Amino acid sequence: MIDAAEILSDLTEPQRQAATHTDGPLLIVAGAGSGKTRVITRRVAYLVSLGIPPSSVCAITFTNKAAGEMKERVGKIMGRPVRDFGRLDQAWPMVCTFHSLCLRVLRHYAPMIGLPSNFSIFDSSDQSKLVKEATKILELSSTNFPAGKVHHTISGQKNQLITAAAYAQSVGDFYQRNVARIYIKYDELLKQNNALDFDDLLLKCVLAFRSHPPMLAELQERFQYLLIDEYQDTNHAQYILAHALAQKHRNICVVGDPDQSIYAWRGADIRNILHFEQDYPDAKVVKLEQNYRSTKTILAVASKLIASNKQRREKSLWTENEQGEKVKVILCQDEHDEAATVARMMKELHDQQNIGWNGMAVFYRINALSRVMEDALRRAGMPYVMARGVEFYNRKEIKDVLSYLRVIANPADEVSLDRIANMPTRGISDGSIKSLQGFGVSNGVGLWESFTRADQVPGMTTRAQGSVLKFVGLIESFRAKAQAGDVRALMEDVIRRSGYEEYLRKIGGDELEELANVNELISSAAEYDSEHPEGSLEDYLAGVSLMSDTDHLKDNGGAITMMTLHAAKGLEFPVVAMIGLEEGCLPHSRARESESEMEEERRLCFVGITRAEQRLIMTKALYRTIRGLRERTVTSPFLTELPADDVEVFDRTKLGGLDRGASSGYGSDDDIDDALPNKSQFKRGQLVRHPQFGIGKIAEISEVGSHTRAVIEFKNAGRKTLILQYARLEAVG
DNA sequence: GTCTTGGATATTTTT
DNA sequence: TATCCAAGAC
Repeated sequence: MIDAAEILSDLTEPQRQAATHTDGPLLIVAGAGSGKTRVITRRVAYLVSLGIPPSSVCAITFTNKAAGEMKERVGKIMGRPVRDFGRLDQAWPMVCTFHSLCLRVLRHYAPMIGLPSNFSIFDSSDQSKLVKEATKILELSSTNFPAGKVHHTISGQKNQLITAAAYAQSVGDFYQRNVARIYIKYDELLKQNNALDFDDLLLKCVLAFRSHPPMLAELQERFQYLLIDEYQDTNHAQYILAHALAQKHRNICVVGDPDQSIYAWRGADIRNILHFEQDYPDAKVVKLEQNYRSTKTILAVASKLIASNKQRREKSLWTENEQGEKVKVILCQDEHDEAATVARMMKELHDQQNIGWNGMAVFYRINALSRVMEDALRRAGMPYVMARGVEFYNRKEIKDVLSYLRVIANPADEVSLDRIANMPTRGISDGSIKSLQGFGVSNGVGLWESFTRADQVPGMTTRAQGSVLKFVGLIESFRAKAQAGDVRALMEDVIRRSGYEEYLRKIGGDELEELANVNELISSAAEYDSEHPEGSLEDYLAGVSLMSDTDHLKDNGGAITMMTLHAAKGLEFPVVAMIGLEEGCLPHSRARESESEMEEERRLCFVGITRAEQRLIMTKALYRTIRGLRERTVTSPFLTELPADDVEVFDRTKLGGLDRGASSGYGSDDDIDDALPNKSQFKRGQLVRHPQFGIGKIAEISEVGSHTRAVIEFKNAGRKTLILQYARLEAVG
């Protein structure tokens, strides 16, 4: 039995309140660095210590990584590992992602809701392929309807729980009407492939809740205690899902920080957390405001910045940590100067302050900024790692092998079938595939059945038909083998007998990196087999489809970490440098036109700042070369929002070429203000020029909070609403 | 089946 | 400017 007192022994009072509130809705507003993970893990353990059956506790996270960490920590506190068989019916607390939960539900209730349980899950590249196919079938131009954009729209609709039919009814203009047609076609194709996309997992689950009340009732009974992490990043579908599950017992605990919501662009709705108390008027609210991570100075800088946001709830972070050094704001000459300066400062900290390389990080808004920084570090001989997802599961060889398995498990999966039919080459040409597809269409059968009847398909040589039938025999023998449920054995057999291994050896040269990756996949399958004695190929595939591998990027082995601000969320480093604090970069140029986007950019900046424990460096380059064009930049408004007392500005742009060691040019805030456009020159009727939209006339101008917003009629680009401080407007005449 | 070339395109990224 | 992708050449 776990001892409740021990679980709670090292929690502060607010943390304790959050961990021990058992019944009724609970909102934990967890400020940056306030010990959030500690609180949630203790809470789960505490619930179990009260005698609540572990299986009735469900903690939902956003990433596999977060789920994995939480599982481990909960297991540690409970004194036994949290086992996870990837199924709905298990005796441990369920700690998983939204998608994983939905997948378990859909598979568990598949017979009830009329879903074949061997469905494939399509990842984003499969999804794009289907969107392209749908666009083509409808004879729409792929230029006017680019797959990426269309898919983003469809995904957005699904996350809003808007089905294809509903979307088709609601939309008006030409573009949307056609996207709606593509959406409908795309869904048909998914169905044909017996596949769901990521968004479907959520959508179908909610739809099943609505159409099958007994199923929902069962789940509500099962999950008496719900906990949702990173609640500020939930989208509408997730919101509905969570509340549907919580409706009966109302023991829903949500944890998050509105100030760290940075995923609106993929559907996150910050209002979910801001309005929690309207959803549950009897909710208990616990604010975790003590920060254990950063110095007083860093915290002050972060707080002052985020205070400019309106879409937030008041929260005041405080810390008992030391005051710390002032935040260094460095105005650099250009990106090379910037990179060299950051490198030099980090080297100094390493050599003189004895700070390890892995205690330092460089953050940037867009990946494009990493290049020059990387060069500078390499030239200085400093170790670094780039934390962009290595994307193990997106690698060609991994996808190829998994495609074999998917075809074996799900004969309807034509996207995978098409991928592997001639991989490695076995005499099944594109032409043959076309003939097979044609046969399928005219006989009303799927592609797989066409394959099995290749000898009846016109337009193919006997030889090609033979190749196809041989392939069919191969897959069928794999299917027979799959029955045994030994995934590793099957996978090895597939790689060997399909000729894929030989193919990799042939193309691999000396490195054989691809083969090594495939071997890693085999080991992971072996692991799956041993952990899931009752497992099946279908279960394995279901689990693996939701994997990505940001988790692979830990253990940087003593190197400076470079990453985007988005990737930095949840991490912490003694020393942080944020580069590119310029208008158009942070805030990003695409976010200039609405207040809410600006606020998200500000939150992004806030997230970056609050990653720093001891020292923070923020840089800006006066000139930056973007896409080959060297342009003078404008200082980020965020820099001007920082409290002057807590920052030290070093202006390197006035050093006149002598730069070595000259980190003394102590500038004032004027330097920053000088760089901002003077807004008073703009009034109604004024003619202006915009770098993108050209010439226009200000039709309306208004103060919105701290910003001046102008509605401008552009000659060529039409009517736009711009925020003066951020739009690089030039007065004309 | 692989190499070449032209054209478009250029945030952030998990599941 | 650089990179990615699709379509065409060998």
